[in-house]
Amino acid sequence: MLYSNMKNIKPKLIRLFKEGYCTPQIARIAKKIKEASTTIHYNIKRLEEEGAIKAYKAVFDYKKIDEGFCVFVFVKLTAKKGADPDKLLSEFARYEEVESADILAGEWDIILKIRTKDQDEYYKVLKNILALEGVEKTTSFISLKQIKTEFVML
Amino acid sequence: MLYSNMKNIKPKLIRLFKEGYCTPQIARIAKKIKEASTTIHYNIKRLEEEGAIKAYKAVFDYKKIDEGFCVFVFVKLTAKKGADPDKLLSEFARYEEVESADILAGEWDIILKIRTKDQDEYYKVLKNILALEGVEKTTSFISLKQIKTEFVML
DNA sequence: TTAATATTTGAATTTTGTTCGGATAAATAA
DNA sequence: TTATTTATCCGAACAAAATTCAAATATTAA
Repeated sequence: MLYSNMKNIKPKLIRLFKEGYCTPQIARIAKKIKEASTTIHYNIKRLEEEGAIKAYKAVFDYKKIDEGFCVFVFVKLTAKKGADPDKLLSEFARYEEVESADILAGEWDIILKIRTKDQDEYYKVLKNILALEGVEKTTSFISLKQIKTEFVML
Repeated sequence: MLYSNMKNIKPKLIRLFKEGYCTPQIARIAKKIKEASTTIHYNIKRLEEEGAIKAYKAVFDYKKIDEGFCVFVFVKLTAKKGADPDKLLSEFARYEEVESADILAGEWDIILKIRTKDQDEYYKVLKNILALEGVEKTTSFISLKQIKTEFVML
């Protein structure tokens, strides 16, 4: 028999946690570094006001959320007048599969870190990128094993 | 006159937030996706028990915490019997400046993403890496501009 | 169909975050 | 130096959120 998934909350949580919807554990930090929790609170607020903290988020075991395939992609842009690397990079960064996007110095213009379920899904994403106006060529480096991501050991 | 910083809590917070010491905002998520907060709680606990979530952490504006210099480093290992790439990668990952560490398929064996205050600091880290037994050569790609990191837009 | 398991939910409890005011320390100006 | 302003620290009171619990409902397995 076919059932409608009860609420199917898991994927919604994953989406939210990728970019935020977390918050500091003031009490735990206060205990850890042996200061008053109000002092910790004050210092965190200051960091946030300075803009030093962009988000509080979750780090996943990506294999367990169907994003186990990870690739570093270099992109070379076509050299022509009026081309805007920043604008193109914003296009790349918009994809939810793109974990990071940087402009580089040197022979390659851009590096992207992309996470997908598998090679097939990766190819679809890459195809979209290659199709964009301004992309001359790309080269991909497939990650065989990840032992640290986002400063977190796996 | 010279004063001792009162408590100097900021760097301690940054160190803790890089790897954890955060937690989900259950009430906010519940409101966002219009479910009972206890339902959200239940689903998050399940994700954690599955091991799908490795940590809750902060994402920084790295320029503002003196880690504005970012480099992708490829490492090639010396091909010899008994060499263990995994062991060497663990050595690399141990550095706090290393944001991510992966084993690659292809011409390069390892890619590291490294964050430091500036080029001088970066050179010190790289020197340590090059000094390790088993490293044949490296090549670095300097990030000129970061627009997305850890799935967070900057 | 029945039994076992997983998920959802509200009420009660516990824990945590936040505000506020005053104290202390540091930086700045006189 | 000394006076003044600003930044940081921290306890008490309060507000908000997380967690536990028990029961209802949905799903899966037998």
